[in-house]
Amino acid sequence: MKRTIGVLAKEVNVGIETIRFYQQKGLISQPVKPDSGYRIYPDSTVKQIVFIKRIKALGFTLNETKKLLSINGLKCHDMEVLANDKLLLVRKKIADLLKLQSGLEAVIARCISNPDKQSCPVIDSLYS
Amino acid sequence: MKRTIGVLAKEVNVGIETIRFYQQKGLISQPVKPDSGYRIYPDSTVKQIVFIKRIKALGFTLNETKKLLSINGLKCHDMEVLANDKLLLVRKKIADLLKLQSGLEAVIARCISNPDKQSCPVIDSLYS
DNA sequence: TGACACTTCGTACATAACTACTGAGTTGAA
DNA sequence: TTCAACTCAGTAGTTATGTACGAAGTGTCA
Repeated sequence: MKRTIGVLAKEVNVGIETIRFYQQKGLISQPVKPDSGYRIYPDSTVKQIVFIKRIKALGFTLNETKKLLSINGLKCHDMEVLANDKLLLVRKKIADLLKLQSGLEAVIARCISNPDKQSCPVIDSLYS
Repeated sequence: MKRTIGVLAKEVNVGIETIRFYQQKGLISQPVKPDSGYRIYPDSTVKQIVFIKRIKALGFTLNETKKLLSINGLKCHDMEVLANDKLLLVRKKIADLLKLQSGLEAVIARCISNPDKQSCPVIDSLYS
């Protein structure tokens, strides 16, 4: 079976529109269109998309992924720097979310221990 | 000093545009415009915006905040349910980010221990 | 009263990563 | 050969939270 865009989409488990979107962003190349007919995608496109999915799973954006792909002969040091920057951001996000978690837990605790079920001390205190 | 929109914005430390945006979304009310002149904002608007900021700080979206504001006579139980839902989401996000953190740390570790500084095993392995 | 800062209203732009839609043209299978 | 399913290309819409801009009107201070 020829690997047209729909076949490719199923193979790598993304939508057709996503493939077009990646092409439009310059993340993957588009095969030449035969004089009349549908484009046929090579194995390399499959690899490219799988790569993008994996990089994305590490928390990189498509723009960052694009940069990564554009560095040819990317060195370990480059990758390490990028990963380190991202790691700092991830840690910051985790810290923020932990604070959020505490705040929410406090809200819930206050609501649970509130004897007056008709009002809400949380809302009231937020208003003052 | 009359509390025009610019004065209000400084008082609650948000942009003028943010106030307009909240009005447009129906989160806060807009004072009647005098026949000719500038709108003057009452104390209640200050309270409303401060409330929104605090709710936002707990991780609620503006849409959720709007719903919260629209329930009049909001009961503690309602708030507790909302906070609980949000807490579950926050915990899920934290778990996801912790995974991301591990992945990035692994990448960095592999790069550091790579003797060949010209290639990158991470990139290579993502491609295969 | 002149200058300049401020307000109003509406609309468009920004980000990220898609998703949806339209109106053609093409392919494969019965 | 016909017909459903698929593809192409381009554009517009989605979510969330604002930001930016422009033109015209208003307020205030010297």
